[in-house]
Formats: sequence, structure tokens, C-alpha cells
Amino acid sequence: MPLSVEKIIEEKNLKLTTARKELLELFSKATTPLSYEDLKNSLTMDKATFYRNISKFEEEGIVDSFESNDKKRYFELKKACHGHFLCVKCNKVECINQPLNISLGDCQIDSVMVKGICKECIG
Amino acid sequence: MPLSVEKIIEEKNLKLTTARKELLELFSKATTPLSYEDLKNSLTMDKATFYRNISKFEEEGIVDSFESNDKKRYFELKKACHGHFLCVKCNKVECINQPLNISLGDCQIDSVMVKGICKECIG
DNA sequence: CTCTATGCAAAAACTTTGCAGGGAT
DNA sequence: ATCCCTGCAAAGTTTTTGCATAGAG
Repeated sequence: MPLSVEKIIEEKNLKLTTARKELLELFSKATTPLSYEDLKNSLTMDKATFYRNISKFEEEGIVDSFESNDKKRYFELKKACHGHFLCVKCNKVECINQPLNISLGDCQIDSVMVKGICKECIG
Repeated sequence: MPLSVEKIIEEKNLKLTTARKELLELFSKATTPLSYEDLKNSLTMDKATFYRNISKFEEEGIVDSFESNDKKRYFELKKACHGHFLCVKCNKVECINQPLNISLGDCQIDSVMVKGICKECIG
């Protein structure tokens, strides 16, 4: 059961605004990372508000982001699984479900992005 | 011993221009991926020429690129080692020398980007 | 009531494109 | 001689900022 939007906001001592509720609800429902482009038709808020809130969410560790090959930034709620596969042909992103055993000395690892070509695009 | 610039160009049936020679020589010498920003002071060519050639090199499989957290694109000659570690605090990129044992069904894996925080930034 | 969040418009940052002239084969 | 490459300037795309108003606690 996902954490309620109100809980997430409250825990971080952020104000619960309509925009933030809307954003977090959209991301809770999403099964893949989303860009502003993906969301803009569903959003009632301005793009400035979108980016400002995303930025705040990232600072607070609620949201993660990465850049795709299409130069857009993609966002998602931070989850246990942080491995992604990005197909450089079709720009599709998939969550990697298998554990990736990577350890790099004393570095802290936050996420892993594997790029390549998916089966559909190879075939 | 690295492939000579002339050989690389010739193999791909590209014209050997001053701009291309200059670019490939800079990348051959580089030990980390470089952005346009990193190179612009060393370049005698226009930025349009830089990006057009980089783009051509990517098409031909001579060069690889990725986006960093600073929204810039970084480029490097395609090498055997395609694992990188990006520190999200200081934006430094390092080559991961250890083999990363990742395999994803029938997908073709081209590169792996691990993001996190480097020892210097943790300390 | 106070302080933060929002919308709008304009700016910023990086990259791409159009066009006319120059260079490689 | 032919085509591709180049520089310049201008446009494009995504994201950020300034400022005045609205809204949450």
C-alpha cells in the first residue's frame, strides 16, 4: 500500500497545496518515470510550479530524476528499486527488477541506469 | 595504442577535415568524458560544427554520450569500458574499471551509469 | 497575520537549423 | 566539379527566475 500523499508531505514539513497533492497523486499512479511533457496535459498548475515543486521534492528525497536521450528530464517517486533500463532507440524506460550487485569502494550508490537496445527494437 | 584519427575517419568514409581531426585528437587525449563547455576554449571551430560533428560521430559509433546532472551532455570515444560513476554532488564522472555483471534478457546493453555520492563528497 | 506557493511572462542554458560560402576528394 | 563541411546568426527546447498576488498554517 503506497504512502498517502498527505503523509509524505507532512513528514517533510511541507505545505499541502493543491499543486503538490496533484503532482504526488499523478506520480503515485505512474508505472514509469514521467517528464513534464508527459504530464502537462493532465496538470492544472503552471510549468514553473511543476518544476519548483519537483525540485523541492528532489531536495527532500521524495522524487528521483534522470535525463533521457530525448533531452528531457524524467521523474518518479523514490522507490526501493533504483535500476532502470533505457532503450536508446525508442526511449522507453523499464524498471530493472533483478538485484544489481554493484559496489564501488566507499561511494554511496543511489541509482543505476543501463542503456541499450530493447528486444523490440533489436528484432 | 589508440587508433589514429585518420584511420577512424577513413574507416567510416567521412571527410577528414581540420575540425574533425581536432575533435578526435582532443577526445583521444581525454581521460574523462567532456562537454562542449569543457572544450570550447580549446576549440577553433564553431559550436555548430562541434555539435554537428559529434552528432555524426555518434551515428557512426565513434563517440558515446550521456547527460549529466548539470544538464550538459558529455562525450567520449567509445571504449570497451562503458561503466561510469557520476557523483550527484560534485558532478564528477569516473570510469568504473571493475566488470559489471548485468544481463537483461534479450536486451543489448551499451552502457551503465551509476549515480551516487563519491567518497570525497560523503566525507 | 506571516511566510511560502503560485501564475504569468520573460530569461537562461544548451543545442539545432538555415543559408551562403569554403574545402576535400 | 561536386558535395559535403563550416561559420555565423537566429531559432528551438527545456528549465529557471522575477515579481506581484493568492493561499496555507
